[in-house]
Amino acid sequence: MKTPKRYLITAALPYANGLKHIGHLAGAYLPADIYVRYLKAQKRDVVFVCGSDEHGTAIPIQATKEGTTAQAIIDKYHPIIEQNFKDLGIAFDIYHRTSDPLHHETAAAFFSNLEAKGDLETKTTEQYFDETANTFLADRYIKGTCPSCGNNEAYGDQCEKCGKTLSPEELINPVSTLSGKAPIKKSTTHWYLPLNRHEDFLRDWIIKEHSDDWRPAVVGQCKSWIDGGLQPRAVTRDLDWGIKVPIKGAEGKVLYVWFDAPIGYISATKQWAINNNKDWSPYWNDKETKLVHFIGKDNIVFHCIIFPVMLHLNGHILPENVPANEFMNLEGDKMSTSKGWSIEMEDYINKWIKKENGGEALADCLRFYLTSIAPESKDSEFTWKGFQDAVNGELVSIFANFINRTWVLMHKLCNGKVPPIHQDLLDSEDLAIMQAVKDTTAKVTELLEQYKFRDAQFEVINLARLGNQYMQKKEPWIVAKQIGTDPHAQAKIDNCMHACLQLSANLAILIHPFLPFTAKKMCHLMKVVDKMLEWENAGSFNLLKVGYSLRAPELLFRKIEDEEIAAELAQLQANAAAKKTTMENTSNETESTGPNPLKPEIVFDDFAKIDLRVGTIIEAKKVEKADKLLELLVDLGFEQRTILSGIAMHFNPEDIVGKQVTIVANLAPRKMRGIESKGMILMAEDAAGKLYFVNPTEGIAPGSAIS
RNA sequence: GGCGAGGUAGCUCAGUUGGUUAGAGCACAGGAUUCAUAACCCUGAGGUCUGGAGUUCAAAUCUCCAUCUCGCUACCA
Repeated sequence: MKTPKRYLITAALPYANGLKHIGHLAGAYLPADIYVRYLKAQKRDVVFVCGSDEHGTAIPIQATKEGTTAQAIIDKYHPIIEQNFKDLGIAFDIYHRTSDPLHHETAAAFFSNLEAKGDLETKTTEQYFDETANTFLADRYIKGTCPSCGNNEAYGDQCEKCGKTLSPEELINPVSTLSGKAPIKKSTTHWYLPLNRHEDFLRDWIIKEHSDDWRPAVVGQCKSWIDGGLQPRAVTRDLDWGIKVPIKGAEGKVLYVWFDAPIGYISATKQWAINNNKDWSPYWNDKETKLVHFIGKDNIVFHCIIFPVMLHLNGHILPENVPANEFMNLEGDKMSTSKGWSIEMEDYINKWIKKENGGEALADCLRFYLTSIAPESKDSEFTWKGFQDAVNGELVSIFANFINRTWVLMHKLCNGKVPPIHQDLLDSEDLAIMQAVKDTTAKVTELLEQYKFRDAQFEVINLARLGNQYMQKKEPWIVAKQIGTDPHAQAKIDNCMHACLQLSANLAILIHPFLPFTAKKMCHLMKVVDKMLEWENAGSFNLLKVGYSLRAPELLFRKIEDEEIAAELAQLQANAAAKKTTMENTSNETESTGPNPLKPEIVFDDFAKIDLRVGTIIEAKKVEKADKLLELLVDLGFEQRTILSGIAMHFNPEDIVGKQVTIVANLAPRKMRGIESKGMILMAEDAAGKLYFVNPTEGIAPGSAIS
């Protein structure tokens, strides 16, 4: 494999609306950091870019929540997130931000170029508009009842209660969060990226070129998207928070956040180049640059489909690989900040690293465990017990213990100096351990090149294990007792300890990408400079000079105590319970003020237009290929008609036959799943989202009018 | 419902183009040892490879059906 001339490594831009948790860390930032540290140890030309994603509607929303401005929100979270990464040893070459003028300029120019080349289309559509606030409403600014779970606090893009992705049109009784009034539809023009034009390009690039070297989940997901047919995707929005669309007549419009965010990688590179007096251009334009995006699986479509099309159209290079990770769960459930079921990086830093008995070693402990359970091929699970086991059982017992016993013995039996090597006494064990170092180096290198960080780290730990085995066979502490009787005793000890020390130096090099703080501490113990950690030194048994005196032993890690684990588990439960109470209180509040704000007043004539009738369900069956739809045959006395209703999740078809219900009888017919629905069944819904039929208390004749 | 990825020892995961008694690490049990953070080292037990059918001399591996988990997507007047 030819070594690329230079590398550009990106990690997904964290969204600056709140703290980020360890799932994010394990998914993108940690693997990226390991890879970058390895490349740098190889003395490759590499730039590692990241930054805060600060646009999009969720930022102003969060501002409203916290009672402040959007600018204040990003100014609050950007530095916190940046510092969190630093504390955990994630060493970006630049951590930029998309609110920076350089990014605005870069993204606007990107858009203008595509627009000028005719690579974008415009389309006019109807969007929700708030007449009071005189503005179009972004998805997030529309609230309503979730059609899926009945939560009446659902946003236009997602219901936070059930997690369902929504579009504003799906919301029942949509209401503007700005004015509290029902929005109207108004037409607006937007720019679209016609992905459909580029299906062949994507198919050639992904399926033909990368189906072997990309992860199966990534290729599978892409194939699924491409085969399903790509649609033009809006790249602009009606919003005032973001990058202004650089076109006359586009006032009040900004670039859609997903369009501007990935361009953030480019502007971050530019800023890095300015800071370091370099040229950014080859990193994005020279074919000999290897571009790798580290992301979580939720980002696959953006980094493998949309952004590559943008890059392609703008003449840039394409990513060589996009090693997306799956998700990391926590103690049996999905991680969720809003549900309190997560471990924020900030929390871990405060509770473990910044404690008296903490320190950087605890940052490495987290890095170690997260890498050992990295969700590289499937979702994985973080448990506090697992964290304790991994740290105590492998990091402490195998790795750190080997270093410690080596140091202690070396001071006891070799005066704290690197002992000489006696060639004539070298035996097969000595040769085997030397070979093992070379083998492990080769394995780790290969695994890292393939983005298999979990396996690579395991190999390093395993080398420490081999070291323990080697020392056990050699038993220098026993040999020491024979110094009076065996003339070769000291020489044997020297050989063993020399090997253990050289092995320790190799372990420092190999563990460095994974546990940078630990590697540094090992350098301190060995009294060597960081330069020793360069990858080309791995495999060598000449890293420490004979006669060089080393520092006194010092523990690399402390053990994780049972009480600490119990405390974390209790804390987690408490957080979740607290959030739950908050959420319930919130929904209670909304209940007391009315679950939905009252709709605007109407006159009697408006009401009289609605023809409500009592009907009896005489047949009910599930609509095929639909999870939520029931097909009902309703008797209205004068006729029977088919009505579809999205209640399949709440009722069994056989249970509702014979029920009397209230029907909107003069509603315009509507086709769903190929079946025409002639009317609508009225349902009442309680705070818990449970549905109830609205019906007369006693059975009356079908078709009876309601007024 | 469609698509994608998974389902292998109690736990976390490997299993290359189908080929001898299915592997590793934790955890567990027994032994040995004391240089080391009750650490290390050795040995052992533990799996009808989600279920079923098929192709084959031979299936964890290929095909089909079922089932469960995760993600994307459709459906909600």
